[in-house]
Amino acid sequence: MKLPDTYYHSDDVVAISRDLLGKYLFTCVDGVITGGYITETEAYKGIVDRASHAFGNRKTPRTQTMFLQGGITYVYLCYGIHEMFNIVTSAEGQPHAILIRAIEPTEGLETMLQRRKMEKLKPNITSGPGSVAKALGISRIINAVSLQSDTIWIEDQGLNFADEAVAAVPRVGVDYAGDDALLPYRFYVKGNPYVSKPNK
DNA sequence: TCGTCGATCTACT
DNA sequence: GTAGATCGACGAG
Repeated sequence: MKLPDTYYHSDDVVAISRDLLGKYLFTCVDGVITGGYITETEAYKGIVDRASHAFGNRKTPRTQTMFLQGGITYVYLCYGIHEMFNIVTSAEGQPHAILIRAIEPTEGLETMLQRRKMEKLKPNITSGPGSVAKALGISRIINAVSLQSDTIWIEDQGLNFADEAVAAVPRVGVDYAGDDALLPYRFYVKGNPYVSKPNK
């Protein structure tokens, strides 16, 4: 059921980002399985993408994970508060990554509510990259971890979305990236309530 | 070494 | 609508 390691070895991050919509993402943290299917992603295309941390072949302790071979996680801290969960793709030395911005929760609802300190289920429990990571219990401990592991993995359960049901639009929060901010590297399922805000 | 700003979210006004 | 939280990377000095 898990997507094979080779799935992540393709060099076409944008295609994988689109394909990941409808795939199921699960984590097993503190002995509890939580997860759901992916409703929103963003592609970050390696060293030629101004919006990527790895732009210009920039290697730091934080970004080195992205330079490893595809099929692992890249988790980093943003604004000093939020953990962001990414999937590294392509071959070693090609720092391509996919940010998971939203999922529709299906497993471990109770645990996710607790982690988010919420009483009732609302769409914003897992809409937005910071929220997804928190609900799934993802932290920087889960960095550079294989997606073949039993801590975090992705499954194909046969759910697919037609092209008409998918929107491809510019990415969020990357105005600083100049022309690259205009690239349609953000994909989401149209009309799904579990999609982050700048959706309209 | 310091100051600025970021792939954000929440809680107020 | 907008301030605040607050870490890592970067560029200026």
